[in-house]
Amino acid sequence: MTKDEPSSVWLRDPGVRARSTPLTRERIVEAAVALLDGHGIEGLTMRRLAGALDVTPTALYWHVRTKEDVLDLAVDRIFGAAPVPPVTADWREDVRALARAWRTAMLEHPWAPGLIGRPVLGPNVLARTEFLQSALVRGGLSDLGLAVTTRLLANYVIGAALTESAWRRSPGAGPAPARAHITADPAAYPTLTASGHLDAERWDDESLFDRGLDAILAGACGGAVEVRGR
Amino acid sequence: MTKDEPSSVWLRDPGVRARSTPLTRERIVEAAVALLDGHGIEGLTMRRLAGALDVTPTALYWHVRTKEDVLDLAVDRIFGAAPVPPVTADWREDVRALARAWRTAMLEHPWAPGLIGRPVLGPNVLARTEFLQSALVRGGLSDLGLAVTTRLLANYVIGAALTESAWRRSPGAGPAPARAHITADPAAYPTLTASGHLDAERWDDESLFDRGLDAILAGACGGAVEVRGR
DNA sequence: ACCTGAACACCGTTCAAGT
DNA sequence: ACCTGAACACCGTTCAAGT
Repeated sequence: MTKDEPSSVWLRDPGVRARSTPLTRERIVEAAVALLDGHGIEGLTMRRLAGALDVTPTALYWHVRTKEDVLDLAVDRIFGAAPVPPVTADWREDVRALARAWRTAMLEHPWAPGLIGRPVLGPNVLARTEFLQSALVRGGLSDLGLAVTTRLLANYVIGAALTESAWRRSPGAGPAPARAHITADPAAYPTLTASGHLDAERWDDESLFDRGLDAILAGACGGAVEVRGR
Repeated sequence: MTKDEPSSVWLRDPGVRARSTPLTRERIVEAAVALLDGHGIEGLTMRRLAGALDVTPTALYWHVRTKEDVLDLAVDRIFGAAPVPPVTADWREDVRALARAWRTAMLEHPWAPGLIGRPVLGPNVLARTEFLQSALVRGGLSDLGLAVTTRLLANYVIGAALTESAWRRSPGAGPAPARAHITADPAAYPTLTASGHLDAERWDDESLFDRGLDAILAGACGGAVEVRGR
């Protein structure tokens, strides 16, 4: 909400607001993320972006090739914002920490998961994968099992972030009406009705996500006993 | 491909092509999926959609509230196209069959995963979840474990479809350049370099996906032995 | 009930021109 | 090198009017 700009701008020439710092990719991406956070995916317009930077829309095209570029940069930026956790002695905890931080970063910017529709391998994402896989190697995985588990974890986190951010983004379509949609037709959905699927009273997203991580670690690395204990 | 329209239309006035069948939601969604399949997400325009149906753009708004509606309907349609598999005696095989069919349906329409950005609980999606969860119940799951595994499976499938369709959609950005991106900096990505991450020569998407399913079933239901045997 | 025509308020992007 | 101004070819959607 409150924009925190370098104060030097305001000191330099108090009469002239904006037209301030020189336009850079850095500033463009920063402003883009702010717009996306504030108004969602369709809140980002090259014209609005230019307006927020007090610049002509066409000026952006000197620093950026296309609007898609801006979106790619914005996605990579939010992964760079959340730091990779430190390596500890417990590789399982490292995996969990990374996965949780990853999910959290995406949920803090609900527009982000929907943009993974483009191949996302900026340096920040690759660094996370490196951390994740090195933890799995410490856990004894290699070859096919390693490849399988790496993908399994990544896809689980992405899928969870995508679906959770979905009805966090669309107003009025929370889990409550979704649950009602099920109980309205118990004949069609007997199992879902009985199990309390999508019942926010019974399960919350966070703990379901954590237990899912446990199940993955148990299944891929055969440590069912340790997991049950925690 | 072949449209099956009521023949009465053609009998009525053989000289006039198109303007043919009356405009219906059904026909609109059908045409929308065709446009999406042919030209991707940005190939779908209300104006182009109208053109394909030989109708004024504004005519669509009589049958449909907004463009978002069209997208929602298109997504639900492709899930309705792939039938829910039959229930067998082997609940594990049922789970696998559903997950595979689900992923396949999305990969056949690479624009679809990116649209899960909206809460997707059309009847076709709910029917799949009902099938999935009932199989898990037959496998002995209940309560929290059931809720966890249901989400885990759904999110895994969605995440896999999303990432796989991503670089299937963007041309020139296949796994090969991605892999090169890693090996170009082995100092930064030692584990990924050594493990052959993203190396299409060593692993293919399909078998990685299948083995991931095995791991989930093993971890959630504790059947590591059965899984290893197959 | 269903569709057209004209119009509104936007888009992303190009390109010559300015400084 | 960096930015402006004008312009192009589009958008989604509304609304009165036709049949």
